[in-house]
Amino acid sequence: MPELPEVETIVRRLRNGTDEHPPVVGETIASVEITWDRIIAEPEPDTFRDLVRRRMIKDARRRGKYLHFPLDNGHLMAHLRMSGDMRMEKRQRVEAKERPAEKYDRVIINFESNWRLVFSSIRKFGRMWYVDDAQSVLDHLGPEPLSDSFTPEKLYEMLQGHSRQIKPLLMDQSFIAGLGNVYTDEALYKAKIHPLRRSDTLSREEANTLHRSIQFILTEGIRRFGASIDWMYRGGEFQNEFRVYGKDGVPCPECGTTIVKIKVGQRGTHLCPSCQEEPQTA
DNA sequence: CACGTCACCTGCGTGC
DNA sequence: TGCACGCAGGTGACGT
Repeated sequence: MPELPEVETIVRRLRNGTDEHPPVVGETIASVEITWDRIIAEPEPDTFRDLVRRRMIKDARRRGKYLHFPLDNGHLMAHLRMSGDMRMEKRQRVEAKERPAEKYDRVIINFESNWRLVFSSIRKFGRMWYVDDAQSVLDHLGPEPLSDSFTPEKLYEMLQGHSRQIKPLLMDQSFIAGLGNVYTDEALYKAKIHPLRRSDTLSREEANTLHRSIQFILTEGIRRFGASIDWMYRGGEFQNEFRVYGKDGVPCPECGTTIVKIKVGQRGTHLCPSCQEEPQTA
């Protein structure tokens, strides 16, 4: 579910705190409850529990779609995958016992304060790590699309380095870190590039436009606090700005042609067949 | 290297 | 109403 803007929104709230809860930064871990072992990617769940106990959270950062919590010793890392979320909430006691876990809470990190950090994941795809070296988890990621070093020229060179369908390439986290199915469809639509175009057929001009579109879409997503789709409401409003995602059957806002949905690399893909010209060799 | 398929999971909308 | 089916903001392993 969450892509870069949603993860960024979650991380900012955890780092800075909100009206509802304090920052996670500065909290010291008292205990950990794990209700689905496979969420813990590394190390073994029992070891994980032992190693993070009494550690203090020094910061909350994002890299691609990963959440990264440097501790006073080691690093806590998390990936929300399709249906994950992370929230701070008060430890509420029911009589002498902690309140029972919500249905989808998979990892509960109790702090020494009366707050706790909860990792929920409906589909159980989410993952957490405790590692000495954060880079060991983040190593495979490509550049941050909103960083200064990600320039239009660099994107052009990167595109030239592959001969792949542009959409799956943009979603490949080792190519660029953070784009998922929604923001990729929106960025390609904005750039008027068909998702099946070969990456090395894009002109410098098209690469420039794509670069601008990617940064615009992600920035707007963050500004709107991400998107809330289906029953996974998380407070964001960017879904109201969608131009093609989930819009199959409705007119293109640019030209009025009906938006269609096709399959690209096993993923539902939305596009305007007039604005985004289909390549001959697709 | 590029791409298709399957696996991992639960829940929701659709059509019969 | 019940139920099978396809689909869902992601990733990784494996086969061709």
